[in-house]
Amino acid sequence: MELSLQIKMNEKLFLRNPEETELGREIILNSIFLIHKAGFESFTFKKLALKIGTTEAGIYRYFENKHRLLVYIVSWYWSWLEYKVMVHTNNLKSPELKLKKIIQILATDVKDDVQTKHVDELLLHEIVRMEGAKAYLTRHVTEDNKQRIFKPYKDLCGAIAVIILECNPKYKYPRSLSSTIIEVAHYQNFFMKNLPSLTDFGKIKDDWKVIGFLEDLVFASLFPATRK
Amino acid sequence: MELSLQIKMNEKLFLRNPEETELGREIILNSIFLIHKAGFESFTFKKLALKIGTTEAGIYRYFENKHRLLVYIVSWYWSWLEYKVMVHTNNLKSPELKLKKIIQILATDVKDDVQTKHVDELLLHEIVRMEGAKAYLTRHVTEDNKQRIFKPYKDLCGAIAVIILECNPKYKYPRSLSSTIIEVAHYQNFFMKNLPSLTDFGKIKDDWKVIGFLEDLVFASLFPATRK
DNA sequence: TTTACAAAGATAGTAATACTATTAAATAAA
DNA sequence: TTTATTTAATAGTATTACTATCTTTGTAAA
Repeated sequence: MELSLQIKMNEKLFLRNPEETELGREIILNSIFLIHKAGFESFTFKKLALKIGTTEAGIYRYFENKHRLLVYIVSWYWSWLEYKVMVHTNNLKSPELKLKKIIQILATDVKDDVQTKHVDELLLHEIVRMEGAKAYLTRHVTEDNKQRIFKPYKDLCGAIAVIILECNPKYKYPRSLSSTIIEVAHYQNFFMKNLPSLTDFGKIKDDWKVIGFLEDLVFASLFPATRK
Repeated sequence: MELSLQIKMNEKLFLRNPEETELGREIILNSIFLIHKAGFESFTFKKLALKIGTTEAGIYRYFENKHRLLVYIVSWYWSWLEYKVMVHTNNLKSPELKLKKIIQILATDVKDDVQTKHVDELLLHEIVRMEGAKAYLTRHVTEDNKQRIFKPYKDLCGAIAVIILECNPKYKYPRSLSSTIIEVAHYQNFFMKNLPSLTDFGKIKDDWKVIGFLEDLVFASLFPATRK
């Protein structure tokens, strides 16, 4: 039996569903490639069009603008990651083990185990680390949010919060801790690689250092010393 | 006696020192105003020039491009904040109290106590919360970093790390915890106001909620329960 | 007092970006 | 077959992010 993961995306994110046509799938595949290669700022629809042999207008038929395309691929990533987290944790008994596994998934590079056809998850993971915050760091967050385009991120955050509460039902900040784990995993890794003096991991560049820090942080908070 | 805070900025950040001329000071003042009002993406040198009655070329004599100007004002903020942290903590005895004070300073809105002439620190604080990460989330971080333009951020991070070690000399991640405090303070506040379901603070929008979360997180990590 | 020289202002120009509009070709429904 | 409708191709525009050049003005050393 052949399984293939199909992620249903929010329809507000696109003008035409890119998963349904060859050109659409090329747009996703190559935008990931180009953004990964040169960064979101230097990414343009013109360059993308050139790369896949279509025109700018061709791409505008699928996406309103390049920010929406970024939100699309970032959201896709969060959905994919939630699925991946589910797959890797539901055979684990204790919530502590689940949480450790989640931290590990968030903080290490992707080994391409949950396969999809037209998306390179490894590149996408690196894109999200560097460009992910730009999806919501805009003046139009509020309107974007009303269109529910950040739902995948929130869903992942909610799913982790549930496990946090299983670890300690009395813990007061499950959602904030959850979003903190996600964000810290990404930017400590970014700092480690690019601004190492903001971390304690020097030039070692070992994902497991970030994992160590995060586990320390999270489990100390969930199982605190009995001081007032 | 009149005191005025003069912050020496890295000379790589500008072509001509904006603090030294009237036009330069107008550039800083009004770029803060405009970026605060409409966001960094929609900010252009043309709009800025129009606002202060000069031309684009006039501004290009001071800053190479708008990203450098962003880094300039963000760096200025970090330097200012390090000074402010110093002022507010050196009368405190215990490092725990110092750390609490620092968290408070980072997570609350600025009350304009450490005065400067041509910078509105309140606006600047809000800019850094939303746009600060864009200073380093670029493809040219590495080259930028070689020019030491992120030094103020690192210095602040270093200063907090020292206090963290005073709290617990055995703590293994002083720098990562330090950068985490800074980042979490900003984006939990951003989430609280813009994407509240990523936090536990609902629509309450109370800075003290973020402070509570951060204190819990930090002190649990620094004084953990004795489990291995 | 002249010279000089740096800062600011004015004007123009360019390549690239982020789009929009129009028209033509292909395909599907009636 | 005719007629819609979708899809593609071409062209065009306003704005952005610059660069270049030339003139004026204040200021300060010779």
